[in-house]
Amino acid sequence: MLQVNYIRENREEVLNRLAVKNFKQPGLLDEIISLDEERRQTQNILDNTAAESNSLAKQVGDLMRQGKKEEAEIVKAKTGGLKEQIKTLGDKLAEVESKLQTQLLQLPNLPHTSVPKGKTPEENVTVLENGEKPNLPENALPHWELASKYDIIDFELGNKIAGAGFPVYKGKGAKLQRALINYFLDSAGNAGYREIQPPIVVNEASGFGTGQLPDKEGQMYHIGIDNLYLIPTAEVPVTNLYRDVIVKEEEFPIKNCAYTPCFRREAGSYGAHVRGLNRLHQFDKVEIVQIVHPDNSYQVLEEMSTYVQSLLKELELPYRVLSLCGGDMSFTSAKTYDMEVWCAAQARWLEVSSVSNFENYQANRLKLRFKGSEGKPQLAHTLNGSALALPRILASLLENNQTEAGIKIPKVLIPYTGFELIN
RNA sequence: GGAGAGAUGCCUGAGUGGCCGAAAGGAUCAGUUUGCUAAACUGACGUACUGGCAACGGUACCGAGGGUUCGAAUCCCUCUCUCUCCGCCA
Repeated sequence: MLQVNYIRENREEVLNRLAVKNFKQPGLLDEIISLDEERRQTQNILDNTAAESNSLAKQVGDLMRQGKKEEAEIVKAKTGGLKEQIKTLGDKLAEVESKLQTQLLQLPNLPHTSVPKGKTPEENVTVLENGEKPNLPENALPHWELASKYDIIDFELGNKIAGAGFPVYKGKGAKLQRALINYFLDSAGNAGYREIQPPIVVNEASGFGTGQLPDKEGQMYHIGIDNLYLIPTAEVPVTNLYRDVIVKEEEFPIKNCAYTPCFRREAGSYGAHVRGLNRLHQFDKVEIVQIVHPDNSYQVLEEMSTYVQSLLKELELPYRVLSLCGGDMSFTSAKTYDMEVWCAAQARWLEVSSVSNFENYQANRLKLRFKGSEGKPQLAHTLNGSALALPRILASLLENNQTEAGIKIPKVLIPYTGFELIN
């Protein structure tokens, strides 16, 4: 959520930067500014009225104590009207505040000045490409066929017990998953991230804190009977650890990571591009989350990007890094890098990580602040990234590393899998 | 699922109608003392909104929302959450 004061004082700038996200509603912005004006006016009158009422109440108390009953009655009589005014003003203030809040929630985060303009994924800018795309023979198979050839992932069985998008990993497939999780967690630990095991359901307040609610309500699985949501990413519980918290400046940078399954309804996405592991309702992911001082959040964004790339290099996967254009970035992000790996048999790039700086947009919702040696608490900056999402990594490992003899496991994973080949 | 207890500041914990934004202790920070450490002493120490160039004010907040009252942390109602015991159970 953007801060009203900032909007009020930088209307033109806000408008221009929102335009990069293809958000063009000067009307909404002006409405917000005028609602804020109304809010402050109402607050002012209310405060003054309450001050008067408080002072009269004190007088009554004093007079009573002095035994001046009649005078007390006279003062009492004066308070009747004030009471009604206070109630009316209070109601009005609540109404204005709630309207203002609703409108503010409709404003996406401001993109950083370095974010490229554009509306569609085609306008994302490739920052760099790394690694050699393998030359596969003519008869190379896509991962879903490899999965059934070696009997390591069973989509039909998943259909049977849950539904489409809930695959069953078997044998070496299951072991490979576990190996990847452990490898990712160990690496994150070595990079200074503290490991967290959060709940994989969250309440409404948490969903709101990181911005999934009310925005993407339909994308999360909801457990109606207990009013809980299955998490779409570990970002939600791990970031909400710091909801309503004032941290000390010296604690920065706060680095947490977590492995969790992730659940996404993916309502409305069908078609050839969602075959196999490309898009699932349940998948595994290791997430890294940082809370940092506003002064160095962009430096940290680069560090996180470099870290994610180091994993891809170790896995020997060809990848590229995209700087997302305004139109392709999420509602809450100020700047996002996507990492995509090359899936050789499908001959397409698949997103395996998304690293974002939210600046203080999430922090404002979360009321996540820090206190320096002096001065008032101010909002922290939050960042997160996948490091990494498993299914598409698995897909590209299977496709890129297929040989006559079987699927070769990258060196770095062998200590974790205990085998070198899936055959 | 059944029964009971509770929710106060960073923490512990007092406070049953006005002098309570809130005692006391601890923690933290600054200072004094000290050869150093410890101890002792002194002071500071919530958040949000808002007025003001500032100094300094105003308002709100004692789980949340409503009510009673001139006046509510304190009384009443509703809700939420937490804890304990029993039952069930990984």
